[in-house]
Amino acid sequence: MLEFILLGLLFEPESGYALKQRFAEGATYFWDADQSQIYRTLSRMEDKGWLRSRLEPSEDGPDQRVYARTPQGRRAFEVWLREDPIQAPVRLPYVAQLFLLGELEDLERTVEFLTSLRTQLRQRRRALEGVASDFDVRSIEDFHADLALRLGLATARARTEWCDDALRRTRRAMRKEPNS
Amino acid sequence: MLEFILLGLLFEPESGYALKQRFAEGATYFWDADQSQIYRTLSRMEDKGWLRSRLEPSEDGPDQRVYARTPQGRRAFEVWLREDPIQAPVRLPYVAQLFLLGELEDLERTVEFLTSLRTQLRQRRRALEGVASDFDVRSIEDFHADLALRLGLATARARTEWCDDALRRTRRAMRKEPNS
DNA sequence: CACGACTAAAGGACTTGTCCTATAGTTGAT
DNA sequence: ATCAACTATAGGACAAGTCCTTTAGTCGTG
Repeated sequence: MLEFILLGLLFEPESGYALKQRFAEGATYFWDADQSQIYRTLSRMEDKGWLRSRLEPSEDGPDQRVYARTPQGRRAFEVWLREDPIQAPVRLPYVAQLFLLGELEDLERTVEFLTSLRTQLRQRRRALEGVASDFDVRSIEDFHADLALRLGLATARARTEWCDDALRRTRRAMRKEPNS
Repeated sequence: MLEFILLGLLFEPESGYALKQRFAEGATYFWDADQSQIYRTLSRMEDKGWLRSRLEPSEDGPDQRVYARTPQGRRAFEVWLREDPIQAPVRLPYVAQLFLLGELEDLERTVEFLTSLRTQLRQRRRALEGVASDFDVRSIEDFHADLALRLGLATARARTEWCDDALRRTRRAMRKEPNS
């Protein structure tokens, strides 16, 4: 997966370091990758013939290894782009925690948990709203980035609202069964 | 992560096989695990002293290795439950595809992609709505399961709505720039 | 010129997750 | 009796991801 995302981000040649920044900036709402994983993946992709690299002097630091897509790389990327929408297995540890929190029989703790989650979800939502606010759709690439961002936002909003509702429900349940 | 989820699901003793079923049934909306990974994880947890197992004759098949939590297992589980809400790195391959689809400069393909995605999202939504419809909150465990399910539903609904909107936007963009 | 912050790459060691295959008992239908 | 489908466990091989450390150049500040 990461290979194809890197291929996509390499619409213009860049170094591993710069690619890592790009994840940190914009792409975190659909994927993220460790620095060392990025370097390793890039070098593997070069072995495969999807990329070629050259060392270049940097403007503000040591030499960079700048990667560029080869025609094979571009082809592999397009094949991937034309696949059906790919679903990753759902992995929501905090939902697992919440689900299993029933075993503590302690609604106080559930309230505490949801309150903390509320802060996290709001932070994420605000971060996305920040990106969205200074976003101006000018190209077809921007158009797609905007769609992706809107999904992130819609998800973040739905979840913050869910969290508020969950807190209300838990408090209501506590009033009914103050013993638990 | 999986270790703690398994600890949680083992509120009563069960076999690896049965645990795998439970993922397939209800827990898929926050986690899933491969059969062989479950077996390996269970046996590792037994080595750690979090579980103990015994071979038991099964009602409908060969002997089962039934795992039960030890007191240490229960303690480790509670410590995990009391951690702050744990966020996993976001991993949405289809959003990555959509984001990068701009590079094809082909809105027809984007429409095709979103149409296919729409079907997937609706399927997932219907599946969750199915679980939700025959769900009756009787215990504190049910209450938490219900909260978790509601998050799944809220997310699924937000995403199907987003998808419909994204399709409208793309069609609108096509009318404006029918050349791309 | 010393030092901290940043730029830049990369490897070791390990954990987690996936795919596939092997093994074998049980049950029900033909 | 045989065969398919299901129950049940488990290992090999590998891919993906994480955490930590090393190395080294550059830039600005005191």
